[in-house]
Amino acid sequence: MRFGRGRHGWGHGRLRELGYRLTVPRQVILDILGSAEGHPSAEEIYLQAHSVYPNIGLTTVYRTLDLLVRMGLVHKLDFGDRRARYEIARGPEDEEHHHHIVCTGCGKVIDYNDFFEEETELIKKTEQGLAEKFNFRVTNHLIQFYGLCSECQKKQECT
Amino acid sequence: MRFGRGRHGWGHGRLRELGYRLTVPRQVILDILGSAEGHPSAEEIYLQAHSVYPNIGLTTVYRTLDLLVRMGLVHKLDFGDRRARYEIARGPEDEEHHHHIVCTGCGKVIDYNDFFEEETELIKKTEQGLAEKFNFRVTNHLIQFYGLCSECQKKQECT
DNA sequence: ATATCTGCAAAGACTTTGCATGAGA
DNA sequence: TCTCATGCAAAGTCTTTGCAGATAT
Repeated sequence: MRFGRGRHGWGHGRLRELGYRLTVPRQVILDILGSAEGHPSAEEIYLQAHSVYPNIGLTTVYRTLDLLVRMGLVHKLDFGDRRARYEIARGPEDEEHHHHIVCTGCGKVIDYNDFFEEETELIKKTEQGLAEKFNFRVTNHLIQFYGLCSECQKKQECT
Repeated sequence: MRFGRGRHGWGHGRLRELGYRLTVPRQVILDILGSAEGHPSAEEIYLQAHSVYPNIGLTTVYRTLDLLVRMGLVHKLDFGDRRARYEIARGPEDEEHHHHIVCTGCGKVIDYNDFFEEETELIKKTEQGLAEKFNFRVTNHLIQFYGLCSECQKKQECT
């Protein structure tokens, strides 16, 4: 089945390179992730995909996401709301690389990409140090801050 | 019911301070966490607790852990094996404060507490910066590295 | 042509909820 | 005493698995 011009979107080539088939469901999911704003859950991705390609099943969404995560094209996120969330992977060198602040009051997540020098410094030293000390090869890292957003701070004051 | 001398262990006072009752299940769970070596899951805690106090239910373990996490006495961890893990909370000032490296090959978790200066630097700047930029009050942070342990590196080479 | 991939239904794993009983202060 | 906590059973939620049919190359 042919499907729009999705054949040329983000990440489509990489699948082929690694010997995976470029199917319609995969194209749809890749396109959704490539243009997603926030951090969609599997179900949210499924709903979006379903509106474009109603035949898709939730199972396929899970399987495709799993594949993309294993390929390193997508990051699987955990904000403590007991459902996995996903976003396209951007390495530390990418301009859009960012981290997340999670509000423990309302669950809101804010992306930020400041404090780059300190972060890079920490990561570099840590990767090197862990390699020497434990012979551990670091491939990825997670830096996340938790706290209260301005609205939840106000709410708390009134209690 | 009286139970050993558990009444005086780690964190027992804090419960009272906050108006919660000091019950036997809570004492048992606190003691287990206070002397735990690794990062036990709810079920592992339940099994240990059960061997000391066979009457305890898994529900109570979940409820108590949830309470302790909300009180800030315990950290809830996620290593991607889709079950929550727990450890007593140690702030950045604590000598035993540490982070985790997770092997994506075998799931092994190593604790480390090096690279303190860089980490402190990053955290300080980030907390301050997020407060200014988003009016966000940081209360906690998560720094975690992923990669391959030395054994899994060897396995991969042979593939 | 044929090894992969998909969708459905069902199962699985961890966690939470409802409710009557029991225990702490 | 009287509210809070517990334990059991049942339900809930997200995710994975089995399998026959469909699809990409």
